Amino acid sequence: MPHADKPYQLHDQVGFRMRQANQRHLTIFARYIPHLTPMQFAALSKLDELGAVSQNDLGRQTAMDAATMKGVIDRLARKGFVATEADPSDQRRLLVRLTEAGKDIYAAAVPPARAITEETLGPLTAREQARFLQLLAKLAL
Amino acid sequence: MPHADKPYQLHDQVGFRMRQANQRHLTIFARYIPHLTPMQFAALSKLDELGAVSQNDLGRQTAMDAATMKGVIDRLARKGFVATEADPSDQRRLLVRLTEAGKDIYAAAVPPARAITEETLGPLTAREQARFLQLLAKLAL
DNA sequence: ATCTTTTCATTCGTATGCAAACGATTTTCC
DNA sequence: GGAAAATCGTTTGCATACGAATGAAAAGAT
Repeated sequence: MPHADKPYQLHDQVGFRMRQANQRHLTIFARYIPHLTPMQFAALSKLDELGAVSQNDLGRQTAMDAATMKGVIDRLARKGFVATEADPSDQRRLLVRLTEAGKDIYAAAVPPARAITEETLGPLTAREQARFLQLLAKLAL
Repeated sequence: MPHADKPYQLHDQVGFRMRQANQRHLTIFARYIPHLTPMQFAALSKLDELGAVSQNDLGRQTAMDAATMKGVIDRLARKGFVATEADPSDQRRLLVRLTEAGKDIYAAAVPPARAITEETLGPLTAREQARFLQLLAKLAL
């Protein structure tokens, strides 16, 4: 006799639940930092940490596709938060760096960003939060 | 004396890790079910479960915005997997239901979908998998 | 030193994802 | 029953996402 086939319930699948958890996170993000998208913030954060990097490199650091990265950088440049220049040592590379305005915006966004993380994990106890982050790390790319 | 400010590390934030875990999941999904997107599959799954539902209702069931849902349904209709009709009892509503082709495609997609869930959670032990799903449920919308 | 392979940035096409505004309908409430 | 509020589907605009193709430049191999 075959095992009773468990019904396939969309709501119980990892993918669906991860999507919902992420949706909630994005809503919280938009409330704390309305003027930046999560991707724009991620780019600013890495640029602040690394200084001048090539566009593709920044994409790798922030887990963004090259095509996606270009769009993000274009929009950040339009807002005046980043500046680009050709890499003298490699004519293919486009170096990206923070402007002064970009540094200021990022510095001002870090405290709200901490609050976003805190509120996103709010439904969990401290122990659960730590465990969740550990499990996520195992499931990351 | 103020507490030593922990540096803000993008890679340690929930949002960033959730995004990466989700990226990996989407890659796995595309490998197992190349002809359907996760959203299209979710819509088919709910339609299979619920029968005929209004477009907005389906959006709620699958955690999709009304504008997003319309796009998904349009594409599924174009492929011949769903059919739409006006709701006789409410002229505003657009009833959506699976076609025969839609039912077949969905039925054929369920086994790979189970494999997707399994592979996505693969890096975790059975105990960790259960815990992860529980924690996700607490963080869902 | 040339030939091959990579890498880099860009572009195109398709698919989410959501806010906001819209007209058309229902529902609600007095 | 009629005005006000809510719901439904649609459209527009903006911002990811990513595969695939392209041209230019650099790296590697022989």
